[in-house]
Amino acid sequence: MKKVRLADVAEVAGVSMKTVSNVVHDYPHVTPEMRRKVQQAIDELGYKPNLTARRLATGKTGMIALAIPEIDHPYFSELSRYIAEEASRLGYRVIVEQTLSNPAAERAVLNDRETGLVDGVIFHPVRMQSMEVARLQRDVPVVLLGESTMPLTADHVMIDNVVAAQEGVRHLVGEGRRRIAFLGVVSGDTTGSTDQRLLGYQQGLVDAKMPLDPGLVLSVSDFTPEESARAVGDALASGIAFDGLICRDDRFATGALSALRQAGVQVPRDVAVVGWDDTELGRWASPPLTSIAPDKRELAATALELLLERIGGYHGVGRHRIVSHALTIRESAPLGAPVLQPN
Amino acid sequence: MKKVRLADVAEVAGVSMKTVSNVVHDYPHVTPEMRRKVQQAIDELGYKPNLTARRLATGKTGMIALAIPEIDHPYFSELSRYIAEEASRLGYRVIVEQTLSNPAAERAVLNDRETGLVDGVIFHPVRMQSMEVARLQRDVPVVLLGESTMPLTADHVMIDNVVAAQEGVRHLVGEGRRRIAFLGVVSGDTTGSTDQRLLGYQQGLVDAKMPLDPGLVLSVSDFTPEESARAVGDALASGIAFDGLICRDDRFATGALSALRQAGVQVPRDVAVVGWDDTELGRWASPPLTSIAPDKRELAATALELLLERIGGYHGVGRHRIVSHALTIRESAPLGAPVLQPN
DNA sequence: GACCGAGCTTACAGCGCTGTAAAATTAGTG
DNA sequence: CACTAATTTTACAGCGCTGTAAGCTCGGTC
Repeated sequence: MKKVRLADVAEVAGVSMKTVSNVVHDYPHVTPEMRRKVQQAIDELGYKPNLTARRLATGKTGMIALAIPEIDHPYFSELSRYIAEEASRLGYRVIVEQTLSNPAAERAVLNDRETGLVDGVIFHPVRMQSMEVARLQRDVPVVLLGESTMPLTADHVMIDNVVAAQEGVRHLVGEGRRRIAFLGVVSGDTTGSTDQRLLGYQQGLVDAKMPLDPGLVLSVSDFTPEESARAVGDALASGIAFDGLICRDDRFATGALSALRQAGVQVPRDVAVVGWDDTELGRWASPPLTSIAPDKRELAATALELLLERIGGYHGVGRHRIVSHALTIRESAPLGAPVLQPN
Repeated sequence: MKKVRLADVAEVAGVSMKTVSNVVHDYPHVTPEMRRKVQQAIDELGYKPNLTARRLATGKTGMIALAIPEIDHPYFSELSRYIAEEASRLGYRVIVEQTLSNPAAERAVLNDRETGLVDGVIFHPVRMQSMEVARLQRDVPVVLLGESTMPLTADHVMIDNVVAAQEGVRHLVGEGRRRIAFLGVVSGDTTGSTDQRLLGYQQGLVDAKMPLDPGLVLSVSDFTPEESARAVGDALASGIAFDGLICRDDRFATGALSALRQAGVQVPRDVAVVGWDDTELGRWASPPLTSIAPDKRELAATALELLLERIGGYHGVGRHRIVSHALTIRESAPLGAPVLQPN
């Protein structure tokens, strides 16, 4: 089966290549008869346009890259899904780029465009610093995700982490919790996500006129549930007492649940747990996690909207968009749960 | 910042385009002096090759498509990760194509190649029938994943589901379970995965000289944990008794755990549960799931190996490769657990 | 010192499509 | 029916790169 080219169709239909091209693209100024003749030749030969050639001619690839640390992290895989769906609706296809939090891989992301692979990039950086993004980004259309401090040259979409964390604390306080811990400070984490969430946590305590106890801020040595479980286990073993726990993300919360269970601590009776990201992992944890839920659909739609504007030629200063979030209440920190020591 | 072309570099370096191209590609027969001169021009101008043009000239895209039903299903997101990593090692990039189990989307997958988008396709079909794959596939290099009955024209990678299910049953029997149920028949599921797993389950019971009770085969109305939970809840409510449960996948198992907990049934004491796919979701379920673990790394590596052979020109008959699996033992069906009624 | 072959380098024709501008056709007008 | 305006169709030059085949160098050989 030989490759069928536009020229072949043109020859069979007895018209010029450009007319065939016009038919393929549903260009309006084509007489019905022409259209019929050409369409017949297309069907007969089974013509499929060669996208690579089209791209070379137009300079548009119809693709965008989504660069995330790990595709199998529940938050990112769910986000990928929404971005892929939205992109597809807008006529774009998505290349998923796994950076594995590797600085070199992150830098490479911004090269994809220069190299003609994609029209734009949606990028959730983990290691890359603001300055570096600014330096490398130049004229590549980029929309950044996540909470790093971002350069003014790129667009940026995020939720209000500080407010969200405050809401989480307020919920726990409202349920009578008095010693609320924060889980998830990771050394070497340069993203700022954790910082903002921690900040909101502290602000929430201040709002509730509760003391800040540095001992209630728990560190984890790596971004895995295993390490999270270890951190919580260690804290319990060393006698740190808390009745509420806000976690940096659902994976950490999952590890925490495991450690609490191991230690015979009941959730939510003894400790109420709030996760972050509202992923399937948390939805089916035991007990199911109350979680701060970024509106992932809105996040995806907003990111694509901004990116397409940039691809379309917008060159203005970077825009910052806050998308909405909610607190999804489940059993790990329910409403109206009995508390051991209400006061 | 204007686009820098090969020709620009050639001009600055005072050599031909082809020589620049040779330097870019590390072609061996280039004198050191030439190479230096050209490299300097490349650095000076910041030249980046245009991949689209390269593709048009060579006919190779350096991309493969991975077509899966849902990117945020834990099994598929984990598999995607390994495929992306392995592909990257081999110099390929991956386009993840979400079919959402949509027949039209599945058919479109096989067009990607014809359209010059990718060099080959790794495809996990859900709706598409064997015959249809054979008809559409023609000369597109395709490697199929999953357990559908597959045409002889395409390569195929899977684990031995029948044997794996038998092993799951044997494990439960060895732990003293006597009424073992199977969860996960979904009406309209044409993939054959479930069939094979069910077959292995039945074979396992026969091996153990245990009766086959059709009432112990539980149907689920959709591929979600929610529906799985409902199915198990209904079964319990209608008085179906079982002390062991093999689930079609970890998501179903997760839903089952939830329903069992809801009903006050203890796992593993009252019912031992075995999942399938060994995903993070099951790893952090409560209790953590014993699960049949396909070797996803090997699966990814094998699929890519076969695909690259086809891309490289192999046109032989379809090959079937079985990759290894194991039974990962965790608390939901541990070794040496106390059983209510040992006999 | 003319000749040979191996090693380098070059010119140029595509790869398949689209944008542009010009050519051909049709419709409209007095 | 000639003439202009509007519409449809065409020819062709790129898009940026690579493969091919031919051309050039240069050290070695008799």
